[in-house]
Amino acid sequence: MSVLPVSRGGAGDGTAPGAAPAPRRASTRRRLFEAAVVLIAEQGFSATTVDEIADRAGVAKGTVYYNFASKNVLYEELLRDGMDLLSGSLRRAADATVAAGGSHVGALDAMIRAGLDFIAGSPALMQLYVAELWRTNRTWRATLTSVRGRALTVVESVLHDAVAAGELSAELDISLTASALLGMVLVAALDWQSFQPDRSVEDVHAALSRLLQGRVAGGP
Amino acid sequence: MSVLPVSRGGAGDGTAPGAAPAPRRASTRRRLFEAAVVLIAEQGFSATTVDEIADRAGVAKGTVYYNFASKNVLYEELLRDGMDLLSGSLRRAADATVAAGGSHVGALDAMIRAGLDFIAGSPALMQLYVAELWRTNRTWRATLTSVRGRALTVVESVLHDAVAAGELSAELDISLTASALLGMVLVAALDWQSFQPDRSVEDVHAALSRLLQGRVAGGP
DNA sequence: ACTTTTAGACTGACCAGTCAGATCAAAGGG
DNA sequence: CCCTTTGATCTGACTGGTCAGTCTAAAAGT
Repeated sequence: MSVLPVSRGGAGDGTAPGAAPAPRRASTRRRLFEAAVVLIAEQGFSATTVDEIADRAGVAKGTVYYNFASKNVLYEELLRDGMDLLSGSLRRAADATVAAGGSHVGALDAMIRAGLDFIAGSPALMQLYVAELWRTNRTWRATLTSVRGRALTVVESVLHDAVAAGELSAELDISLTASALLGMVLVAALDWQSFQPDRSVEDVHAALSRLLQGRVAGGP
Repeated sequence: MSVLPVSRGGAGDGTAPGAAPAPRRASTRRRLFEAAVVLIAEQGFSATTVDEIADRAGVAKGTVYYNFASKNVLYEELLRDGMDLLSGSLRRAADATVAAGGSHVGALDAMIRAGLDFIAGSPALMQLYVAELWRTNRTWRATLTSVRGRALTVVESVLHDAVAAGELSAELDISLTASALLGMVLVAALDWQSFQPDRSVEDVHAALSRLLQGRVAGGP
């Protein structure tokens, strides 16, 4: 029996440094993530039992603890994993737009679309993110702050470039604006999924885009 | 001993139909609300125990159950109470602006300010609202849908008036825009409180106002 | 006189985390 | 080829603790 079956330090997805690409563990972990994200989004972290997660993933309870040090750790790694996907998706959307010769404002618009698509694809992840983000709770503060920072940085960098290119006013408060934009997309997307699922992505995108481009209260 | 010590039907704040304006109960209920909102915002609903709530309110556990049928009911009434305050505050801000001869877009701006002030005054309530709003969970679905609807209606009515007055384009998707605006304010305010508490309300208001008035990507 | 609060013991259910043993898959050995 | 070994992976009954909700008799408030 090994001393510590799971990742000991910080960043660990299961694959050991120089060893083989990890056998079934990866698959088991993935199934546990998938089960946990849905259940926790539905019921909340505390209300979701480890037994439920194990059941839904089709494994025994012990397996959960073989793969993750605790329920808390499972949640943290889940969060990190998922939010990294979102940040990556936003970044790619922005880069692609700029690479294709689009404006920086166009890149912002592309990020809105990418955000909507992402949330439409896996609303549960975003639900569990916003549900915990502003807790004064110490437990996951570090993890949450870190994933929030990574997503915000992407938006901020695009805003920064846009200002540098003269597309946006230099008076813009980049940090606050990035947070507001992210919030706008987040809430609109979750509201859309929960309360108006009949609307198309295009509708939602158009409404947000209009807001971004100042065609609500300012523009022509 | 009475059959059911607490409100039997739907809307009950403690004052019986024709009786006296309720003795100490009102005060006890208020203290329980105040204790619960802070604890639940910090830790989440499931992680907060009834004993903790009673302790913090300086009341015996039995008193909680004398005043509320269950932990769930306490939470629901808390939510309804608090969100009604927010809706009222938004409505008043809008009405005051229009009454003072301001534009409808000005009313929107005033609502943004009112929302920020409200959240700054009691961030806990809003934390617990967003933490539960998008849960697929059946338990409080009805309550949450209802309080969300009441707040959104206020924003939608102002948007509607603005369109009617020709201040905003008739192509505006009122429902989606209202949801996006509310989300923008909500997230910006919570982010401000949690991650940039050093910023002033004016800064945050200015950033959001700029977004609303199209001076981010569209304006002059 | 009637309502409201107290203090806290108690219960029955539920749950995170543990552990000793079962099972698997891969790499030899014959 | 089939058999054995080895370590990694998985299993599920079990433990110790926690918590919502109940109940009491008496005290306090109005």
